[in-house]
Amino acid sequence: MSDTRDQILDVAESAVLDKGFAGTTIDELIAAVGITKSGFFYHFKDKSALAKALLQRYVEREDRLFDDLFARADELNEDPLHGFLVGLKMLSELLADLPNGHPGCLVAAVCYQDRLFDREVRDISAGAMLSWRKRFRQRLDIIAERYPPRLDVDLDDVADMLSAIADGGIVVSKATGDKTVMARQIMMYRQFIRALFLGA
Amino acid sequence: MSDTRDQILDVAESAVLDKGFAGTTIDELIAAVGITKSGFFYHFKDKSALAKALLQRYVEREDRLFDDLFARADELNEDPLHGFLVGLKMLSELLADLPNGHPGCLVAAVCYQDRLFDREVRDISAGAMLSWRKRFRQRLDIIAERYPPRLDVDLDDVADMLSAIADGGIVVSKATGDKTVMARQIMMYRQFIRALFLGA
DNA sequence: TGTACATCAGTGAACGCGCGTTCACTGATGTAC
DNA sequence: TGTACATCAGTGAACGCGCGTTCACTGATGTAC
Repeated sequence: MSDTRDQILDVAESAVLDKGFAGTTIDELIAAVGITKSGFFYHFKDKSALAKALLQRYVEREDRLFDDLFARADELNEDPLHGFLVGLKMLSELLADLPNGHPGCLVAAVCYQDRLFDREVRDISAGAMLSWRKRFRQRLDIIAERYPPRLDVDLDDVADMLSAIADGGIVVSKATGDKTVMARQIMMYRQFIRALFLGA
Repeated sequence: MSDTRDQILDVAESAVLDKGFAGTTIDELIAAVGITKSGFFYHFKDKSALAKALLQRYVEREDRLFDDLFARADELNEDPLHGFLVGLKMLSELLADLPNGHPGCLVAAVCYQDRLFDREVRDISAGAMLSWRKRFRQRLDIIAERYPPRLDVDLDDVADMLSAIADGGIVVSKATGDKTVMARQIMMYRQFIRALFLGA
């Protein structure tokens, strides 16, 4: 819980998102935080312990974000479909308000460098992705009870589609340099959900 | 055009997709190809020349794939919408037939490590992403003339959505280890296109 | 209340290996005349 | 047709720096009695 440890994680997260894990050196992290190299190794037994801590923290934060956001959306709304639509709108607005765009998804970064990490790290990111599938699938099941789907789709695929659109939106945003793309893609997903349960 | 050069690029592409650019060493590439280190530097003046060549080749191949695939789809079909839908189906089947799933998108890999590269490399990947937007936007414009969209959307966003779904599908596939995800996500996009232009 | 000891959050110096890069050289093939 | 030269596709050895990691140590704070 030391504040130095969190500083290391903060600096490391943005460095890994910009340069990859192997491209991020311990020297640059300690220079940014203002400690010595031994200080780093006091907090993390080796570099891969940093990877694990980074990913764990990221996934927990993301889960809390989703919990809070959809809880707030549901407070405004009794209906499960409209709660979901409001939550997606809020998510899109939250992303649109980020001045530099979304900094990137650590799970995506890890999956493009997964041979660098041990089983434990890869399991965290697989688990996170599957938990998001489950989370949204549950929501979609509740919606589908009240609003029979108008299209022939597997609801697991619809759930995954949100992760895919979000991660893909980040990639398109980053690659083009157009920071607005991700927020707009979330709104595209929202349109799809509307069409799926309410018709065009 | 030497075949050694292409072998280096082949080995490097899969290594970069698995371990990132900084995590890929010249030593491992030459070991796999069976040349000496100096042989590598005969073909590439330095490591970042490799990055540039890798990305250039990747983007050209991807462009050719799209050209061929949608040309074939249009041969079977007069109508621009149905040609697009057939092309998406063919793309999804092509992906479903990949025994190990999609190996990954170099443009996505680069955008998660872009501080490692010079302007030139980043411009190639930005250009590629924008060219895909343009390519699909043109197709969507033609479709929209005949089939007025049923939903209120920007067609640039719909075009970007294919890149986003594809790149995001790869991430979800890789992270979960479920190789079928990407093909299924392309079919989700196809459903969205149907709903958009034909209604639910 | 004072003393002994333990823990926390680091420091400082050293190590050695792996990495990208350079440089002088080479043997096989192609081209000019 | 033979010889001189150029180019292609590499080899082999060396270099030096940056990287992750280790180890013995330290000063400040907390806890037991």
